[in-house]
Amino acid sequence: MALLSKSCVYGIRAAILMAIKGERDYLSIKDIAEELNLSAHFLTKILQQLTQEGLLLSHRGPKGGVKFSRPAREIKLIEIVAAIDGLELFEACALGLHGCGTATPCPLHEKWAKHTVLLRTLFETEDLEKLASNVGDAGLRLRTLSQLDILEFNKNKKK
Amino acid sequence: MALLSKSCVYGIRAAILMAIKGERDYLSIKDIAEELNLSAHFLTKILQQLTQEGLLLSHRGPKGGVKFSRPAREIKLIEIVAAIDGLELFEACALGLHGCGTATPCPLHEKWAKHTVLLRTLFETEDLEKLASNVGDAGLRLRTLSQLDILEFNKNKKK
DNA sequence: AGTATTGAGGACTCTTTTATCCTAAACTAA
DNA sequence: TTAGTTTAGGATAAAAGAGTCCTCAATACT
Repeated sequence: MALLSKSCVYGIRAAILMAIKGERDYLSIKDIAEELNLSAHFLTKILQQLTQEGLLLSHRGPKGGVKFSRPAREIKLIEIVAAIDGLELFEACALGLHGCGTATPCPLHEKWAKHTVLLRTLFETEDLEKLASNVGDAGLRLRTLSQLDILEFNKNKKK
Repeated sequence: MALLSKSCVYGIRAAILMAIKGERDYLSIKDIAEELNLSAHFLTKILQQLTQEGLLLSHRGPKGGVKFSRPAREIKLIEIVAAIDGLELFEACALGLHGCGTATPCPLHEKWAKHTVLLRTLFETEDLEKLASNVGDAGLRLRTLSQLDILEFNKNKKK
């Protein structure tokens, strides 16, 4: 199992790319999808969720697209996760037990509760501006690798 | 998204119950499933994975069932997770980026890498005997709640 | 006004996960 | 040896997640 759903990961990557591209103009979802090597249709669906949650503003027609409703500096990673995957990851019992809590804890409750605080803090601390600048500093790719890219990557790895 | 798949959670619950019940005799999967309020067929499939990984010994026929291949004290939570969900959770990039690593990190890489160490340590530290004794101490339920139980639970909550 | 562009949103398909059911094989006990 | 019990394992079904496609509404530009 991955920590986050694919939709959520795509949403995060798109948001980071948007933060890199600048916050002034509307960016077309099609362009974002192309840069990330994702299906534009699928990404549209995902970003719609962010728009509905009020994280993004959208605009139709030529010169349309999406942009942040607030400065990227103020948008925390957890907001994107909450909008797409929900907060279950940070709030639910690790063993999926209904009603697990301080009063009736599951055998893992205490340790896991401490851990979710850390996890949550991580996601509450990281904002899109910071993540975007990381990408610049490290010269990094957000792009989803195609099968061809993966072959290429593994070839270079061997050398 | 949950941290662990349902199969994995069921496997863990079953293992904890087995540790509570004692390690001497084979326990029938049907009995375990009944106590946990799970489908016996489904649980059988899951425990088969643990058997194939060598964590459990199984025995067919009357007086048959499953039991640990080693003392519960020596079986760590991470072994069950590894057998069912795999180690992706502890090893993969949080943004699902292929090839993310020290050399070419994703914007979250460093923070997330530190975090997975903690997460992994938690799962490597907890063993089934310890978890089982927690259940005894706290008077806890591992049982999956039925819809009826959930109604009951919420009713008591309101009071 | 007309046309091209872009997000919104519904319908649909494919895959994976979750769950059920059936038969076979191994085993116990009478 | 026969009957009953229990895991192994394949076939299948249901549900959720991932992804595609089509139409509509809003918009900009001519």
